[in-house]
Amino acid sequence: MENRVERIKKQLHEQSYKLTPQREATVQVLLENEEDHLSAEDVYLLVKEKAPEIGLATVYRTLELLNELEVVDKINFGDGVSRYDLRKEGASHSHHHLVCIECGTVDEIQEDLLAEVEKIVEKDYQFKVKDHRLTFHGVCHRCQAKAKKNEESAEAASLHTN
Amino acid sequence: MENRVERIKKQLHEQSYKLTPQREATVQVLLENEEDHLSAEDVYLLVKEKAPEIGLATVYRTLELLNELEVVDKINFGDGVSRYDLRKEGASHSHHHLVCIECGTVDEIQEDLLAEVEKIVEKDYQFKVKDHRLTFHGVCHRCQAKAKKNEESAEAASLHTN
DNA sequence: ATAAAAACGATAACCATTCTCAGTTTAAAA
DNA sequence: TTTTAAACTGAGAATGGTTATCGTTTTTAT
Repeated sequence: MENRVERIKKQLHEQSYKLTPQREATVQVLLENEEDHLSAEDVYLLVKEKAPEIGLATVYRTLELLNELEVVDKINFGDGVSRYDLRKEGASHSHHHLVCIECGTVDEIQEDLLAEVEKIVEKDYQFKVKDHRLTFHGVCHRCQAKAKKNEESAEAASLHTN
Repeated sequence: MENRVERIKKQLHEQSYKLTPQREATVQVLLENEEDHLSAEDVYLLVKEKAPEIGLATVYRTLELLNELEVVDKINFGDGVSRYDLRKEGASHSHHHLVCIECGTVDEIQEDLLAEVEKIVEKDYQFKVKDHRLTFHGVCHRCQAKAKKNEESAEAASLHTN
């Protein structure tokens, strides 16, 4: 997977964007933190560890550029900040997430769940689908387990007091 | 449908929120502009026509309150503003939208498209689904037609010049 | 009527993001 | 290589949607 960076570099070069240390460090950070849904601020702080002189504006500019190059996806969970995900190589342009309303963690779900739905939309609404986002909000298995545990210990306590 | 307002009023009263003219005017505006995906600013300007003395902060406060009461849904299309949709009565808590990347209009699509997908998610990921959002980004039928028309006239022009 | 609690309008504060600008770096041409 | 123009950068100001503050007004219960 080491040539993933190389491929991104090549892509920049082909479109006559310059290969700066700041951009390289940013890509590096994104690669090292896949699945983490980093905000621009997050990326900024992480890049600063490698390249302390970098400015926040440059991080924003680089993320915007990578988004246009379709290297990262800019996504929004409605919490007031944009998050930037490295796109899986060869992956279609989709976003399927499970957002836990208890602990806030965001998990991914498999692609292709929506192929059928997409067909229906294209046909019934004459809408040419280029991209989609599907986000489920609910309670993840970890929080369900936690809640169950709390319930049980509350029950035990109630037995003692009664 | 006139008692829709009444029901919302009742709901406010039951939860001991006060029934102020500002809140009433805001609900009225939302009812008169369903399907429009109004931003807070939009609502503010429309309410101002009925009640010119209202403040922007009050509109935000009211929309926030209505969102908590599950009367409106606060949604985000990634364009930097939150939009507020009156929830259909009896409708499940879902958001299905078609966002046109050409003209920016947002259309609704029918509910129930995802019942099957939701089941899979609950089973395979042990994730208790409370809500979901599905947004397709693409080109609406209007813009498809417009593009086709432009193409044709360009062709005609090219025939003349050649 | 009166007092406590809620709600209000105006506007300041906040905060994520974008813009500006003067100085620096890059990469292609000389 | 050196040169040069365009691209890129960091710092911080500006922007814009949203939230917080505060003194005043309105509502509801006593």
